[in-house]
Amino acid sequence: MQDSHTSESTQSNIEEAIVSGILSARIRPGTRLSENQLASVFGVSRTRVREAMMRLETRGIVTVSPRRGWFVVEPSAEEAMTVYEARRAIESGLLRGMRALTDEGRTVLVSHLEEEKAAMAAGDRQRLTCLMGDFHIRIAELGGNPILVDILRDLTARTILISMLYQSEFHAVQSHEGHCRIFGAMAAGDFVKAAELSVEHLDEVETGLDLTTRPDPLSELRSSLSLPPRTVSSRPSGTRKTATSKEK
Amino acid sequence: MQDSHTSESTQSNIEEAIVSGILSARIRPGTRLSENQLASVFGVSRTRVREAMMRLETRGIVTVSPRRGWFVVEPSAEEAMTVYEARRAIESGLLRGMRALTDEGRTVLVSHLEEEKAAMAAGDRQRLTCLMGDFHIRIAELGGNPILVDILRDLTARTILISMLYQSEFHAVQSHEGHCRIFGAMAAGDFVKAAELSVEHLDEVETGLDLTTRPDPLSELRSSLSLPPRTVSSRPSGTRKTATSKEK
DNA sequence: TATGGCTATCTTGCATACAAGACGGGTAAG
DNA sequence: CTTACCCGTCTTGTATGCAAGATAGCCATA
Repeated sequence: MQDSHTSESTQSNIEEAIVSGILSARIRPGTRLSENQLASVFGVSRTRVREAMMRLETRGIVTVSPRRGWFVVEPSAEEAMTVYEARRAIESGLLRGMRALTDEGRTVLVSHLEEEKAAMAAGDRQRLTCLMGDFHIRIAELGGNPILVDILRDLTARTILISMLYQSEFHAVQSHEGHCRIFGAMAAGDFVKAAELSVEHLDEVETGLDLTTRPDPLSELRSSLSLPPRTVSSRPSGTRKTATSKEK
Repeated sequence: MQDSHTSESTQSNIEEAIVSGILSARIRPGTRLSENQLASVFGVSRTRVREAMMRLETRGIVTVSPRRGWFVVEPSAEEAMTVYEARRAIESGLLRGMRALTDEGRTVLVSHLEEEKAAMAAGDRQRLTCLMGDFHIRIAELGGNPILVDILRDLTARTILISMLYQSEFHAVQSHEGHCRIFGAMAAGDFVKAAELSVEHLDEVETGLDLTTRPDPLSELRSSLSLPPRTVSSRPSGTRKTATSKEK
């Protein structure tokens, strides 16, 4: 709501402005991000825009098509599954390792769930998308581990892009109930249960996607030509296979 | 062994060369990374070096001290605990979600454990450090989720930096046995057990650190001046608090 | 009409130039 | 001897310029 302030505060908000735009479902997957445009919007030179892009690229949020442009990632169906799998692993591990819920934490979650309910009542789908992702980030924040928070924030951003691509209808009620159940287990101090519920919940959301609709209509063509079906990684370039111990 | 090839293959190996150097314990925490030096070593201009640095910064591997230089991170004791906590969460979540061990996977792990044993016999501490980290990356690779692999690779790099800072004596035997136990559980198909063992193992390793020795000898001074005790995050700058839903 | 090639334009890739700040050594004053 | 200050040097920060490639539209041709 308050971005696009062109000249004021010439920090490197570019990166977070974009992530924030994605987290709030204002930026769609596949959106073109022109270096020149961003540079003029933010009142800086291309250099800083490129820095932000590179950072976002290593965070798995944008991709560059050489000499064609930067684009917000459009996760393939395979990538989508990978993201959900990663989230299941991390979030369940996070919850299992949690100690207890402080009063403050309880308050945060309760008020968050209230917000969800309010948004559902208002029928504000965009806000709802945003909140549904936020719930998980909130939990991560409660865990108190900033590394996991950052990781999950980026995965949540990707998740939102995924849902913008593959989510035909929004099972908001189901998600909200899932969140309530998770909170219930946490409030009861049963974090093992919370972890299990979290996995279930993510499974449900993933199942609710229509991963058969291909946003890449060339995929079957691509595969019939036996080209690599699009590399799936959280990292861009040939980062695959970092020299691990044995160097040939 | 095969880096520092100055002119040949002017790709963007810079990033992975550094990560690889850390993973193999050849680059120590706190190492200064001069843009000019790297530029001449890799035969490129500072621009590309800076790109690599920025990427490594978002990966939590290097830090920049404004107008002073880039440095390989020196995790504080607090950060060290955060890293281990994150690894416990992720690795246990990963293992719990694993299906089964393929024959190929079994082979990979067995031969890896053989290598560990050989390195122990040879007393090659550097190689051992490298292998100890690699074991966990191998497991992640077996999981087949490239996102988790990348995350764990970076966390492993940080772990190695941590052990270079805080590990007084190397409990290689203990670690190796931990790995063997984890493998045993995996081979038996008991991934829940493997996850539990993995948590235990990481706990042991963390306990084996001497997190009281402060590589930042100013910390008590810093704290007595009530300055923030050094920000702990996987992300550098004011990335904290990405606009989540409620914008003000 | 359909097709092949050419060019104009727009994109990023990369290097370079210059500015701004940090640091260290020297020097002079106390 | 200690302290304060100044300046040269080295570092990164940022903008800009140019090159290389990609794309789209146009035109000639079959």
